[in-house]
Amino acid sequence: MHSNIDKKINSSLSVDSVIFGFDGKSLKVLLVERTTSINGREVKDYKLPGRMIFENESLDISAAKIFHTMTGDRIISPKQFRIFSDPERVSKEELKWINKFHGINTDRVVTVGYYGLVKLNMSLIAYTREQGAHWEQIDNITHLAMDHKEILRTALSTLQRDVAQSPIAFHMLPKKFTIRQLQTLFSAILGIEIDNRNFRKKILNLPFIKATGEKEKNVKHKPAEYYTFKERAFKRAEKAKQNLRFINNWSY
Amino acid sequence: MHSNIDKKINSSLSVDSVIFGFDGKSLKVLLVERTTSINGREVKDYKLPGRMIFENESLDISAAKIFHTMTGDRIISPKQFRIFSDPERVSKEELKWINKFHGINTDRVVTVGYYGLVKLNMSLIAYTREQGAHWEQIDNITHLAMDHKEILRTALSTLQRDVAQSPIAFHMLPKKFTIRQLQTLFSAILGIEIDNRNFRKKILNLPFIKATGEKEKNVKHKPAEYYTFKERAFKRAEKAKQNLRFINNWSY
DNA sequence: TATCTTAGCGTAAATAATGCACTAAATATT
DNA sequence: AATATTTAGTGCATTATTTACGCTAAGATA
Repeated sequence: MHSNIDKKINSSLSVDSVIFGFDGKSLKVLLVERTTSINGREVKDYKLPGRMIFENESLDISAAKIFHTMTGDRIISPKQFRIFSDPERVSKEELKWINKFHGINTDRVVTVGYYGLVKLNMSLIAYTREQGAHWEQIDNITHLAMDHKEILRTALSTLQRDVAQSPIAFHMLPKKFTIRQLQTLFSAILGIEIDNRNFRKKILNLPFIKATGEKEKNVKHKPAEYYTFKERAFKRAEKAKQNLRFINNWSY
Repeated sequence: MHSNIDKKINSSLSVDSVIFGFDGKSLKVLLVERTTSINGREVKDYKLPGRMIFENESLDISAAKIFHTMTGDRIISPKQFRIFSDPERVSKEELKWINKFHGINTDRVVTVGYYGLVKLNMSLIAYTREQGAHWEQIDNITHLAMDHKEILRTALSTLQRDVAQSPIAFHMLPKKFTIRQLQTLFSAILGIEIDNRNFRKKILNLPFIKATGEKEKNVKHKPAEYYTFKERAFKRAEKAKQNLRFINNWSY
């Protein structure tokens, strides 16, 4: 139970991060490879990036460090979404792996899930590749190490809720984006089809989405205009409104 | 760092519970008294009910136990809403109190916040009084022990969001309630005024709120009719709907 | 019978959501 | 130069929801 470095590492608490990105088509998540030895044979699978916390750091800081390590300075403040504390959440085998990997000796690890959104551009892809991580399309993930599949599932449904609650989706798009990109992103996150005309109408009516006047270049079709999200204007709009609509959300 | 009972208690993790109730007028929360000795003098203040977790229990179970202890079997499954993990979240003085109170010896406790909703009736009030706890009106709370005020604040804003998202508010009302009670409850939780006519119209249109035919008795005014929330009908309605409204919520 | 108190109803106007089909602007192909 | 291909972008009519607002109804009490 007592590791010899327990003055530093808190051996019962870890942080796992679900880092979402959008490649223009579908929603992706950052995974790292893990090698376990089962019956003497080496087996590879994937896990979410994570780490144990130190005694003198908060979970938010710990999560921020993961984000920093994995994505450089492309940090969007990660958000805590749930703790996974089932004493049986990892098998005995996997616990051995954890203890070995982190140099600890515990028989239980409670983990805290964070998710964050990043702009998945060339530069980030190159960077994450250097960290030994890769971006996997969410629909394609059938299995992850430990209970990470469940952590991912929970992160996604939290994201689906949050994205409808506040304008965080923009963090996954370039500063200047087309309405079509935004629509595709919403479709990908929520897993629903969205009518383009109605979506445009809605978005363009929002006081905090502004046309830049710039257009796409070198595309083999009518170039789309770029828009930006105006933080200030959003904050202003946010204060102004209040209605009974809360009850409508019950029918989600 | 090592307590002699660390095979049982996980000395770095606790659970604190925010238990909300509604007395017909305002939103209340369950508090327990705490006695600390500062400079040799005994000082009393209030805190949220909480406990350390045991090594072999999940946080959900631990929270459920608090609920059970404090409210008997009047349990509505408590919901985890955030971890408070700032290494400085409790002062050195307060840490001493925690160590003494729980019989542990640690220099850091991370706590997990849960909130839950109960029906605040005579029977519950009597029960909680036996547990040495009391119900305090939220607006009246200016200070709580440790960082419990912040935990309470966070719980409340989570509740405000959740109550708009799913029909959990009914857990704070008797099985049979009047529309006016429901309205007052929403007002109290959200801290807003609600137009009675529009509220009624909205509520009565919902397919999962049914009139019972029964009315209030012994009231010195026109008796209101009692309604109930129909879980099944809600589940059915929930599946049926999907729209673009998600973006409107941005203007909250 | 009047008064007090809270329940409960209705309607018009404004705003938002939905469903649906065509035109516009660029590149690529012939 | 004409045509094809591809995605951007627009309009309108219908329906649903929200908002604002003032009066009547039913019981208890004096």
